[in-house]
Amino acid sequence: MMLDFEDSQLPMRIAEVERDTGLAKETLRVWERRYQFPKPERDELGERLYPFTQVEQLRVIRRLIDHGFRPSKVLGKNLGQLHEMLDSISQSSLSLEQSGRCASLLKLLRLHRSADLRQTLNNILAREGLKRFIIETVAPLNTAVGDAWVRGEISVPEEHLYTEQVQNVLRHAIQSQQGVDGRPNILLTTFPDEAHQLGILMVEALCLAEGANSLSLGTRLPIADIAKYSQDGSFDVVALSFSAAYPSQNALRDLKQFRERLDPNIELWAGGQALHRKDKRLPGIRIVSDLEHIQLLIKSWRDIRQLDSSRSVA
Amino acid sequence: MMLDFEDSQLPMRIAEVERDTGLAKETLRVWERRYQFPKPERDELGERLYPFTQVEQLRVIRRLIDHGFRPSKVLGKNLGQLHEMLDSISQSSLSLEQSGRCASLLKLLRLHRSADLRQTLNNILAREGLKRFIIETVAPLNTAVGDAWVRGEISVPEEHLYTEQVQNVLRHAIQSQQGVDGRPNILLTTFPDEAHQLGILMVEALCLAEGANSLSLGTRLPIADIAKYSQDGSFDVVALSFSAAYPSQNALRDLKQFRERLDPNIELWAGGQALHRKDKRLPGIRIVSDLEHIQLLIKSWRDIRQLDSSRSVA
DNA sequence: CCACTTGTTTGTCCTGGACGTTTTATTGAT
DNA sequence: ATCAATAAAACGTCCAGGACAAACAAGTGG
Repeated sequence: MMLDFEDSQLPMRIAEVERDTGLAKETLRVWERRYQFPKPERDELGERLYPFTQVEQLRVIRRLIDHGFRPSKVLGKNLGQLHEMLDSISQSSLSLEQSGRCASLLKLLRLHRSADLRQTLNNILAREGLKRFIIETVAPLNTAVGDAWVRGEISVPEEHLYTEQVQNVLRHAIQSQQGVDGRPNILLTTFPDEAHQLGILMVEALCLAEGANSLSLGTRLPIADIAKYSQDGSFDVVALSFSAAYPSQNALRDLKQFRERLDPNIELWAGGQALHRKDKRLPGIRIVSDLEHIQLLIKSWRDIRQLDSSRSVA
Repeated sequence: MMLDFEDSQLPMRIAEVERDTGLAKETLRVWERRYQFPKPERDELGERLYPFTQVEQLRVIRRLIDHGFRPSKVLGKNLGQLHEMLDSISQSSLSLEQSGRCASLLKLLRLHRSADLRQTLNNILAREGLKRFIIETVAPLNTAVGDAWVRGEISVPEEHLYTEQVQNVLRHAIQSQQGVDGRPNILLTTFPDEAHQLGILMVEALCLAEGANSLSLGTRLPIADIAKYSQDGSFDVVALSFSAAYPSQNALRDLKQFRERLDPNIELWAGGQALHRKDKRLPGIRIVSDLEHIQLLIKSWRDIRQLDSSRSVA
């Protein structure tokens, strides 16, 4: 029986690499010029063709840079060294139960057992309630899936399947919680360069679980529009999410700039991986260090206004 | 009292225009070279700054090109002429009731009455059922919102609000329908260049309503992965969605190419605005002309296999 | 130990050219 | 006149190589 080469991954054009890795074409070219990596082959026209292994390596590099490494520190290294660096950033402080649960859910993902995956997620949600479900299961799973993906342990469709299923579960919960209309009124969204959905979805659900009225406008909202919409809609809080892919320096800069544009009566909350451990005291901006922090923020907002909602959880 | 200039829309850099209009930076530059439009100002460094009016015009141009106009036909025209052309493509064959309903929902959107919007959508869904809700309300609303956006009648946050709310409603419905596991097993996704979510979401819900087992992998899935995943997961059908932004010529070419990669035992269905009126007979590919067509396809699939599911609707 | 200055790193933008592919126009045969 | 084949135009994407500001790191002096 002949070996089947169909699945041997074909070399990619620069536009495909951009889509796959999120690295701009300009960046890919300038890295090649400066660091001699990536070093794609050329087709008969002199156009770049990136071998699959280089694209894989670029994915790892992208992730390391997202976590704070500088290009000059990662663009010389080989794949082995890069994986060592990857290990150094995965600070999993999970309980034994949590990591076991993550592993079994990841296994369902790898086996394409979508129905079981959905069922399991729903069971956990029903057993533990929305809040614990999000904080103790969804959040760790997100990073576990991200890690597994960059290590090549799960494929793109598997990662997509995960995102879809979690979205279904969370949006189902959000839709069920509607009818809550306690304060504060929270507007949820992201800046134009931030595309990650799951973050705001988790926060939206958490806020509703706390009896606060949260509304999501999805990702990638122009800054001027955020300011305008929040003012017109008499929101009490604007909450923004920043994934690890958002350079944390930029996040702080953009937040400060946005704070000046935003109605001073509206609070500004910001959270996400990019702001982890960056809890600088910024005037008028609350950095949400982790998801559990949210309920404290809501509580303190209510205490200050003496508007303790009767709907809030005991 | 001084006039407030804060809201006068500031000129945009080329990267922002790319994000806003979906036109690649290279394309914007080459249009300027060839057609003298857009003609951005320059900052002190000679970098392009696109005035807001030109970006607005680019949005209209983008939409016209998506609907089949050629660049040379639209890049000379002024805004008035472009709007005339826009009118010529909006072929709204809606019933009086439908257009009235669209109008009132759009009004809720413009007034930022998110709670009422959600409530109204839920009421319609409860009254008419999932199938009619999607076909007679969501689908027309999608195009109405798109039209209103390009005309400047609704803003970006309003359009995002719409998308979020519809997603919540549809995913809630999808999650509720789970437990169905009739045939055919349908895998839903899009090609890598296609980012529109709502299309597959509507189809996913519709298929479930017909008692078929549909699973979405979201948008932008690499072609090789679609073929592999569908084979491994013993799917009967792969269904792909193509928005108006997908050049229809490309859609047909990519479909043909994909058909050869895909397991011959798996059917290939394709639909969406890009394929409207393009119902060429392609071997091994079923073009889904509109949403109502789906139930017929499912029925005919079952007839052929004599697998009429007991769960199918009367 | 902190504020400030200097040098290096890094991403984005620029120009102008080129080529393959798709679309349109033209030609010729039935 | 209809249709197929061919030539011409239109169009998007890629390339090279240079430039500059902003972010960052390192060194300096209080």
